Amino acid sequence: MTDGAGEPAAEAGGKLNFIEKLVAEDNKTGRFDRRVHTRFPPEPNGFLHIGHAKSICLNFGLAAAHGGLCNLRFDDTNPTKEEEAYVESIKRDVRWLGFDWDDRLYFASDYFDQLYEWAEQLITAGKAYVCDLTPEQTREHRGTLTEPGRNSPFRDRAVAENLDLFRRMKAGEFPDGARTLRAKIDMASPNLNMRDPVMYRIMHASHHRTGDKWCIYPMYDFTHGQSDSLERITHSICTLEFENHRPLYDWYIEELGIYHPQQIEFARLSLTYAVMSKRKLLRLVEEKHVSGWDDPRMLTISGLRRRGYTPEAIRLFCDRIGVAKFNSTVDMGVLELSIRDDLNARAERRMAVLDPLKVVIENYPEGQSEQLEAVNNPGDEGAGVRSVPFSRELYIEREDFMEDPPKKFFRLAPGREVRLRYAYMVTCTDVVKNAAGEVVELRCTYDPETRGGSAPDGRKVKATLHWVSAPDAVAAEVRLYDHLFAVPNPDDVPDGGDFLANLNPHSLERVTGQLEPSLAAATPGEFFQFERLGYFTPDSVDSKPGRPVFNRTTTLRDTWAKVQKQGDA
RNA sequence: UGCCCGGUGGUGUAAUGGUAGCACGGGUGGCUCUGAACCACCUAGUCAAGGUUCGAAUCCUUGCUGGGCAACCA
Repeated sequence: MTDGAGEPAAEAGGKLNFIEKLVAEDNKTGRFDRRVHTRFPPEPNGFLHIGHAKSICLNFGLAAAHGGLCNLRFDDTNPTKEEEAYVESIKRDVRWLGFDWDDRLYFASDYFDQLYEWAEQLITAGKAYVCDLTPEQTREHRGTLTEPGRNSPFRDRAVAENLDLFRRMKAGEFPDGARTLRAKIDMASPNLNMRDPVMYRIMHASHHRTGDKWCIYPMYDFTHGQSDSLERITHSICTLEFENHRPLYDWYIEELGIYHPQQIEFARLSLTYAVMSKRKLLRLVEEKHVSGWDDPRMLTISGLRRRGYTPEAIRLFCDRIGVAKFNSTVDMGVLELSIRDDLNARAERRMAVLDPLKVVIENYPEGQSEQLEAVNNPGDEGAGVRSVPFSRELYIEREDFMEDPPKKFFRLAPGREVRLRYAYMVTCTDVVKNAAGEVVELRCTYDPETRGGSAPDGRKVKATLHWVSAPDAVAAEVRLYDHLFAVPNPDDVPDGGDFLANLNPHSLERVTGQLEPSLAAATPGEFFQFERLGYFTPDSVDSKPGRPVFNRTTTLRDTWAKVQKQGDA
């Protein structure tokens, strides 16, 4: 475990969520010999996203908080959907988040032999039978939500026949779908999961780990609990949709007479302006609404990483949102606040102008330039200082000037004096426009007495602007990201509509920024605050040495934007 | 129309029969060489109705309401 990755919710002020309370209670009563052993059990059929991070932090965090262990176990019981590549990406993402499973990397497929034995055990005990019904017939016999099901005509086969048939299923004598092994429970159960659930199905498919050894594969329900049991898991934490499966989880374990972990369910994460289901993420990728699983607008772990999120920020977020059984939707602002909080403390400051407006300092000698000292991080003296060049021609942000400013606009305007950060106070003396009447250049004068940014006479200005020296500036592509969806709930669509209709057409805007020279050397993995703009990181895919492409991780909080909005309203 | 699980300010989350608190958001000020950060104050809530109790967010009943379940997916 790295730097506190597993500490219990520090921000929660010691308040425990309902799972932590259950675990604490079990520790008190000695139910599991005061052990805490959890597991994170992804299916290797897709990329991890922020919702998985919640589960990862919960499982690994719970174990760490109690001096316990957390396994990484791949739930790979369906060879037609799972791939080795996903295994690797999942391992990388969990590790990147700051968690370590040591040597406890497991696969449900490691247990196929044991599972098979257990299946024969249940057959022998008269608790399981081979069923010849087709998938359609099986469905018909299952009944509905309000009507009980009907027994399969094969339900009362003799043990010997069941054993023989099951062995022949394993031996590959039957085609896909021809037969199943089913648990003999209760076709009239109000819980559909208990209506003689399928334990094994025939699939002549090659498995990413077991190859062609098997042509029958166990179902999730006949695998998960026993895997937990084999690994001596104490608390098997999963999401709410498995609540109805818990009786079946318990049934298999009790009938098998093996060690019995406790399944606990919690609500999965939803975020505003985002979709989380694997199916929808897959569509975004396949239909090319994003550049891939690691598109910086995707809330996949790899997308967030590329966007500039840090593991610390994601863990902080997971602490803040809590854990409960209520299906809730967390405000995207909470995620953004988490990365701001982390980066505010750690990111070095730089100056960059994303929408340049040229400024000429008329009383600054032509051809002259000088180096000024700028602080790297006002909150961290250890971050040191750097030099930035200043000259007669500069760029400032276009929106930092208004020819006819409203009352609450503090920035540059004709005749007004502002400070250029770490440089001089300047006064706008003239506005140059093109034929279309657009402002193309500002003429200013500077006060040489204000070098460094403060005036000897003690006079104040209401605004400090960021700037870049024009002849020294480095041009770079900067990608400004916004929410992928334009509305808080993308699934809120009119009848027959589609969540894609809610895509935000402005989720990516590419601009050419003018950056202070030191930024030319920036490399992926570094993050910066561009002063007054936001947090930025070099893109890990498209940056070239000496020519970084920047991704905007998130903006700074923008009170001025709020004031403007109020003015509009 | 069956079964299971939920419902606390706008949002998320605490309070296990004893003062409804915290965070985010929103608002107002302060500070400031980032309209950032930081600081202070304010805002706003127990789904409803009965019942038990000296006392109910908490226990009981009923209703309302949200989610899940009818893959040989996980």
